[in-house]
Amino acid sequence: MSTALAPLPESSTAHLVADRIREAIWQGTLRPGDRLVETDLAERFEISRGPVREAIRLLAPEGLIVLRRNRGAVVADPTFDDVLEVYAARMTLGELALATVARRGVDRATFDEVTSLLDRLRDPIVQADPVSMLEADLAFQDALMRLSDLPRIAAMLENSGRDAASFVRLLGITYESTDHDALIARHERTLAAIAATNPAEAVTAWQDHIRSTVAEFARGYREVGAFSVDQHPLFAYLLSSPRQEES
Amino acid sequence: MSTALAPLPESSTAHLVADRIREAIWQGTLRPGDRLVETDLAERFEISRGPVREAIRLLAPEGLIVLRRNRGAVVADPTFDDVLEVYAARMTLGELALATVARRGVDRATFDEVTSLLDRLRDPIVQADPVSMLEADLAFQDALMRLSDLPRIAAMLENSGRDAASFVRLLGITYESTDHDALIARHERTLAAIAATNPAEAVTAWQDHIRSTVAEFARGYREVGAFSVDQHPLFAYLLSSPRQEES
DNA sequence: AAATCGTAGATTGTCAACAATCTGTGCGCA
DNA sequence: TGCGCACAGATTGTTGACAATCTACGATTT
Repeated sequence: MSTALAPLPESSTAHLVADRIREAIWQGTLRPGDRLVETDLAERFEISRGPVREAIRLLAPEGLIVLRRNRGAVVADPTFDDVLEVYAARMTLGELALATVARRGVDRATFDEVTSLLDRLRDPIVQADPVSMLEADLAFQDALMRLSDLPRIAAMLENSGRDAASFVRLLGITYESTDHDALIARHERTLAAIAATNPAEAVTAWQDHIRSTVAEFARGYREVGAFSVDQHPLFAYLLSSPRQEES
Repeated sequence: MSTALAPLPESSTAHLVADRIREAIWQGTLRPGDRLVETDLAERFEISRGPVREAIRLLAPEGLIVLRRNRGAVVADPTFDDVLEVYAARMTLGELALATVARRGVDRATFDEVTSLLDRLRDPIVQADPVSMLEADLAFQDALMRLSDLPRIAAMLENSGRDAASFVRLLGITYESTDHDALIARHERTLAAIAATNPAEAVTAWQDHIRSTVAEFARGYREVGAFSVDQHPLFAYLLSSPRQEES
C-alpha cells in the first residue's frame, strides 16, 4: 500500500538505458574493456544518441564505466582493490546511517515496511535465482538505509551497492554460494538493534555483515586467480578491526 | 614541476559551464529556488542547450540543484540539516581515507607536495580574500585525501567539499570570521600524524577539524536566523562523540 | 630500420529544429 | 463562490545533421 503510493520511479529514457547497460554488464554481455559506442547503442535501442549519451554520463560517476575525453566510454576493468574500496565506503557510510536510525528511532509503520522486504529473501523461489536474491537483498539494504532520513548518504549507499555487485561480477566471482540463512540472520540482528534503539549494536551488526560479504568475495577471488588479497591495507581495515562506536 | 606534468584538467564545455553555475551560486547571483532554464543559460553562454543540459546533470547528483522530471532544475534550498549531513559524510569518509594513508605511509615527494599546498594558506594575500582562502583550503584537503590512493572516496570527498561550501553560502553564513591560524594548525597536526604513520592520531585530528568547522557554521547559523540546531541527531553525532579508531 | 608526418575513417562534441509535457489562466457550470 | 476543463505559452525531451577530434595505417624521410 504505502509502496504503491510512493513517488514514481525515475523512468526517463536515459535512466532506462542506463539500467539496460548495467544489466548487460551484469549478464556478461558487456565485458571489461568493451567500448560503449554511442551510435551503436542508439541503433540497438532504436533511439537517438542524446539519451544514450546521458545514460553513459549517468553511469560514469559510479565507476562502472570509464570515460576518456573525446574517446568515449569503456566498461571498467576493476581489480579487487576497487571492490574493497567500495565496500569500505559502504561500511563506513552504513555505520553512520544506522547509528543515526538507531539513535533517533523509527515509527512502527516504516519499520514494518522494511521488515516485510526481508520476507522476500526468505522466499524459496527468490533464493533459487541468484539474481533475484541479489536484487531483493539490495532492495532491503536500500530501504534500511533510507530509514536514516539522510538522503545523500542513502543515495551514495545505493550506488555503491549496485557498483559492488557489478564489480564482483566483472571479476568473475559467482555469488551463488552464499549462505542465505546467515545473511538473513545478520539483517535480522541489525533490525533488532534498531528496534531496541541500540546504535552500538546496530553498527556492530552492520560491520559483521560487510565483513562476511567481503570475506565471501575474497574467498571467491582467491579461487578465480588472484593476488595476495590478504595483506591489502583496506582488507585489514575491513576485516580485522571491530571499531568502537559510542552508544 | 610535478603538478605541471599532471594530467590535463577535465575541461569539456559541460564542465566549464558547471563551474560557472557553481560560481554563480557561490557569488549569490543564483539564489535558492531560482530556476535553471536550459534555453536562458545557453543564450547567456552563447552555446547550444546540449552542453548546458549536460552541466546541469553534472551538478544534480551533488545536491546543489534539484531536478524534477520534465520540469527542469532549480537551485537547492538547503537547511542546516543538509550541511550537517554533508559534513557527517565528509567526516566518516575522511577518517577512512586518512587512516589508510597513515597506515600505509607515503613517499617523501608526494608528502612534500601536499605540504607545499598548505603554504598557500599562510599567504597574507590569500588570507585577505575569503574566496581564495576557501579554494586553497579545499585544494589542500583534496590533495590530502588523494594520498589515500582511494580514488572513489577521494572523489566523494571532493564533491562534498564543494557542496558543503555552497550550502553554507546558500544559507547566508559568512565564512570570513574563521581563525586562519587555528585552521592551519589543525592541518599541520594531521600531516604530522601521517608522517608519524599514526592512524589513530590522524583520524582524531581530522575529527577535530570537522568539528571545529561545523561548530563555526553552527554559530553563524544561530546568528542568521535559525532553529534549534543543537539537539539535531547528527549534530550530536558530529560534535560530541570522539569516536575511537584502532591503531 | 626507425621515426615522423599526413591522410582517411570512425567516433565524439555541438547544434538547431521538432515533439512531448507541464504550468497557469480564464471560461463555463453547478 | 468553487470546481473542473480546455487552451496557450513556456520549457524540457528527443532527434538527425554537422563540426571537431582522435586512432590507425601507410607514405616519406633520415
